[in-house]
Amino acid sequence: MKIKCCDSSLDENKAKDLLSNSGLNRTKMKVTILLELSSAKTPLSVADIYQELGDESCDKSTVFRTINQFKEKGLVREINLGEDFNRYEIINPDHEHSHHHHHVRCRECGDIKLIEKCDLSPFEKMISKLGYKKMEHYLEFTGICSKCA
Amino acid sequence: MKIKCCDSSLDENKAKDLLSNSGLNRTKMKVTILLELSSAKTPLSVADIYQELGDESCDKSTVFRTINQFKEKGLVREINLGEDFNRYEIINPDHEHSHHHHHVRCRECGDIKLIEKCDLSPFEKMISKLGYKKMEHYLEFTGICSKCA
DNA sequence: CTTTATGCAAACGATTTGCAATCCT
DNA sequence: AGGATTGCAAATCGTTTGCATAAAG
Repeated sequence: MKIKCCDSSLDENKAKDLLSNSGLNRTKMKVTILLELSSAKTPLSVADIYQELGDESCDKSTVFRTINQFKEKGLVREINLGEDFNRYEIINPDHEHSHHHHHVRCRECGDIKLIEKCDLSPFEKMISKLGYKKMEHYLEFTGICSKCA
Repeated sequence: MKIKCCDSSLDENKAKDLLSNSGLNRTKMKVTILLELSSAKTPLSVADIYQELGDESCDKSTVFRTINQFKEKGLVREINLGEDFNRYEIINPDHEHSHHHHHVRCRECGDIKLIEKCDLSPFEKMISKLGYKKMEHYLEFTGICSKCA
């Protein structure tokens, strides 16, 4: 059977495995935060994560520390959508599509949508000719969505 | 592919005209800051601007307020290169090339280079189909430059 | 038991704001 | 004169850090 390609949800056991495989401790907070990230439909800010923890709450600094560890281990990607804070998105190795994509954010209502397609290889080839290695790119769109237009 | 070191320099009179045409007062600080931006080879942070003011110095909050007015009037473009602060770049109507371009930033030494070529129309067409209007995009590259490799 | 994680409070850096004094038109 | 601008200090906001205690391996 097929797995929906945009659903990168984890269950608790998979989350714990991911943590162990990344060399992180399987603490309650790390599992909780990882699950929250995995079920999010759009990239989350630390504030988003923090305020949706409910009864599994913790200090905001713990969210920051946890997210930073996830980032170092490559479990999440940090992105900036022109807001004055960062957002984080899970990188789930089980799902090709979660590896690289972009976003469109409505400048009016703030709604965020994902864009899967991305081919910037011509750009990267050009830049490689200048001697750059380990290229990465960052591409985001904004516009006014149909509801707000 | 071209790396461009664009010369969008203004002189004092042109700067004053630009301000007037934008409906801003021609104060000493506005002229000074606009000139500094116009002669910069890379996008500047507020801290960059502030510390290079020399004898024309002012309070940092004035730099922020001025930059924000420039931004509202479309005289500068705000960009984020993955640092924890924003940078600003003059948009000089006299120079085609200053209207739209991108950057490569070395993740090791922080050096920034400009890239002129940009054709993301296929992306924007795709997104327009989703009903978005007034599309804008934001594209930046990072890598390890030849000196640091 | 030794290391890592967490809570709490304080520290920080970038950016914003209130207010009184000063500049621009 | 009257609104816009600036300096200064204080306030915000996102993020980081030091330290003492609790949890993980």
